[in-house]
Amino acid sequence: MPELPEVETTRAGIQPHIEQQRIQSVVIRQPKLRWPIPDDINHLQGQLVKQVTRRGKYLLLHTDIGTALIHLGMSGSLRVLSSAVEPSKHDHWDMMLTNGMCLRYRDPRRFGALLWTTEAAEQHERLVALGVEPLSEAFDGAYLYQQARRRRIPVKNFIMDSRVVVGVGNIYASESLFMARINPTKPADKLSLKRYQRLADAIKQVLQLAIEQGGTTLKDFVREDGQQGYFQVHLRVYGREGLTCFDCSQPIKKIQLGQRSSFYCSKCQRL
DNA sequence: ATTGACTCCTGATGGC
DNA sequence: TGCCATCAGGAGTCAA
Repeated sequence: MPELPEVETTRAGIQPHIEQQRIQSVVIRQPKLRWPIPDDINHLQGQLVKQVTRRGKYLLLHTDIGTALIHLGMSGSLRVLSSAVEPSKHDHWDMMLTNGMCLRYRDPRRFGALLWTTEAAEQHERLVALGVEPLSEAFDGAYLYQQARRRRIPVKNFIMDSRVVVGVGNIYASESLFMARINPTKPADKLSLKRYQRLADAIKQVLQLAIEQGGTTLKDFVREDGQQGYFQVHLRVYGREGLTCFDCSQPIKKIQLGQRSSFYCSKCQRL
């Protein structure tokens, strides 16, 4: 589920419940995630969470002595709820707070992660090589164009490369390319600066809109049933194989690019 | 240096 | 109803 908008929505959702709260204990029921949860995660015990931030699709819980890194993978989600609520099957860990609440992590596929670092978080090996934030000023057409030199991979794969730009997942890659009218198969180094300016703008717009939508449906995290699916209303190509393009009525095509499904309109996205 | 295939894991869905 | 194949929002790792 999580691409950048959902991770950001999750961050904004848990922040008011977690910041300035003290962690009483960390309860781990299933340590086997993307990487094993390290033993030193227990350093969190007794710590005050100073700040909840995001870098790419990682959530960071900052304390005085170190930072917890949380990744949601493909199927992870976080929720704040009363510690009295019984965990269910895929609830792999809890951070119990001293106020009786807990931050609970659920992840059926276990592609997510929980890590601990005492370095400056940005220097952690999982974060240090990450590309720019798509909603930052550093991300623009000129940046994309420069990064695309000598990259022959399809432009869709290129914008999904987290060393280039973080947070553009499979859904929003297709959606952004549709908005920019760019064919997803086009080799990255074959696009003009002008096209990259349009693409960078589209990525910003699509992500920003999705964050705003997420903000309305995932507002209240102090509930067991925080529902998702906020973005679906706005999808113009993703998951719409064979359905008609909203702009030109041509059927939407589905192809494989880098082992991922990609959707586009062959008439609107000529290149 | 760059790429493409493979990998981890469970659940939902659809065909028979 | 069951059984099997296919696919899913991520991204690290490896071989070529």
